[in-house]
Amino acid sequence: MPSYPSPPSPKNKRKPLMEHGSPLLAELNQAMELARQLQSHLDHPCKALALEIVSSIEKSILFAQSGGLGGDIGASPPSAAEMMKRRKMSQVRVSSIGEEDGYSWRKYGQKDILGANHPRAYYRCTHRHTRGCPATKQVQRSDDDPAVFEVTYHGAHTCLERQQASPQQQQQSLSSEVGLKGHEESMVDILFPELTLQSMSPPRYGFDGEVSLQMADSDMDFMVEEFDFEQGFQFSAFSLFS
DNA sequence: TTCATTTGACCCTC
DNA sequence: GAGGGTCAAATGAA
Repeated sequence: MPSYPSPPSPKNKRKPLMEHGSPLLAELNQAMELARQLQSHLDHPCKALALEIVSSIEKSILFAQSGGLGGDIGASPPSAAEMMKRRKMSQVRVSSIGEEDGYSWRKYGQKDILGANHPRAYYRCTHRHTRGCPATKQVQRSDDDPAVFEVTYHGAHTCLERQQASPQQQQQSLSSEVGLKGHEESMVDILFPELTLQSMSPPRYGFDGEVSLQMADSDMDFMVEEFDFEQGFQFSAFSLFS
């Protein structure tokens, strides 16, 4: 049976970035774990703040690791290339795929796909039965780069949870900044309700080609392909955790 | 006890 | 019949 990254849940706790190491790293790991617990108990928008705290602590751990396992405080910060390399190694963060888009999902199936090296996981909105939310998504690890997850969304969320998730005003100003409007704006809002769109390339969505997004609240980059508004928010998003 | 995940079986489409 | 998507019983963790 092939292993597959499960979305976060009380039963799938993420491993600390560093199991062993200096007291500094131990403290950082504990702080990160506490921040994650705090995050799980908070509602939006406080949850987003907790997410930032977790992200900052993770970065601190990576900096500490830059000086070796002992976390040499006197060591100079790693170069951009080194940071990129280390981030690739700390792929444990990928396990957050299940909640990174701000919604709660419930896994209902997994299939081996013909020609793919990794199985495809099927998720539906947790509120499917209670609120009749039709949103589903499929998550599949890329064959080319295991660090890349292909996420395909089907259907828009109709549950109320989304309304608490993102401040409209913030989204509006950013959308005008990058030239988004109408459906395009909605897609970004649905894709990344907890993140703030910082820039995009090319500066506007079209219906062909690729769009790369940079989020101000995250050190992750995203690339979006194949969006089809005519069929109800059907598109693919590649989360680049590197 | 509750709830989420796992996983084999079933259903649908081509 | 093959492949993809979904169902639902079994399982496990909190």
